[in-house]
Amino acid sequence: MTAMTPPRTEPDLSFLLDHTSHVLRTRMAAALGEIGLTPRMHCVLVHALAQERTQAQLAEIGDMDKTTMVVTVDALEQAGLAERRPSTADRRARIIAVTEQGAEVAARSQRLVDGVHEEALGALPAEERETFLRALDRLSRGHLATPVDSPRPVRRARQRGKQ
Amino acid sequence: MTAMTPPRTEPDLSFLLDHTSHVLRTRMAAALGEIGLTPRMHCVLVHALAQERTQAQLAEIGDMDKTTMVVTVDALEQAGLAERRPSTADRRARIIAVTEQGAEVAARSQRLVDGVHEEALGALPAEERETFLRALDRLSRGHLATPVDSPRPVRRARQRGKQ
DNA sequence: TATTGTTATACTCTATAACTATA
DNA sequence: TATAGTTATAGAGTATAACAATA
Repeated sequence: MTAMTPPRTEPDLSFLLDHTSHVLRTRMAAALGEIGLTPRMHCVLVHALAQERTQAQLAEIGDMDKTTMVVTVDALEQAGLAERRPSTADRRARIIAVTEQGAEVAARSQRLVDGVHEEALGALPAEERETFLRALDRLSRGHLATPVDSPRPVRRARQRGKQ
Repeated sequence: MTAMTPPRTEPDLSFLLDHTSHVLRTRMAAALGEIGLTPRMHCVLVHALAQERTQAQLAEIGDMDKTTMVVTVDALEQAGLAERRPSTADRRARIIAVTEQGAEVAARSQRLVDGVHEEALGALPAEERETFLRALDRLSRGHLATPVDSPRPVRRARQRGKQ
């Protein structure tokens, strides 16, 4: 699943970051799964609650494709946590309105997320934790801020006239 | 692509780990791609070079499924970097033998990997770097050592009598 | 003409099942 | 019976293309 294992005893940054982020993701998915949410649903729910936003805006925030957004909002609607409302400003756009139940779930899910994070960071000595977070933040804003776009494989056009 | 963005200004460990590991992975893939390798191919090549190993052993080391291993070894063979040789000890097993060219490529790719890591870590002040790596290592051995197994979706049996 | 959201679908990745040959 | 490697393919996840409504 994670793709690289250190050949040397030297610290392998790729392995360490891949492994820790992967395991944390499984913990997060498991925790949110307890209340029927995926990490994506949580992300959309919380940001839709904080401010009136359209699907496109929420997709931008969560770094999702707009088609992925459609699926995520479908799931939130089916769970009764959010609704699509036509924007009065732009009739093409849909505002994602969080329901009363959705707001309650958002509060619970945010507590779950915070809990998972605190539990992980709690495994570190206090001063180590500070430096760790500062370093991660520095990397994510600096050298590791933007992905390198890899050469993308070709994608053929859809067959016309097919059912 | 990465799935969660912080709703608060508090540090979001999930976001930080996902983001940094994702960006580092794109950099690594781009660097290795320059010499025609994927991270998986690099991993297998280096470990097959270090010691005589079977596909199953290499799959275990790289945390890959044995079917994924087949594809990876196919790619290495087609590139002329490795060969399958029957094991003399167990005629079911195949030793992955690295070719002369493969050994050269492995040396180059390891330098590329080290370079990408050093470049990233070089963005951190020296003492911050030490603590950062120690914390990551502590997490990956401790609290974030093992993935939580999420409830797996059902997989139906293959249809018989199909071509 | 460009953009929002939608549907349909193509593609990648990975894992399961079934199989062959050995053990 | 169990295991190494192989093949075929299922399924999840995600992105592209085309489209309708609107800007």
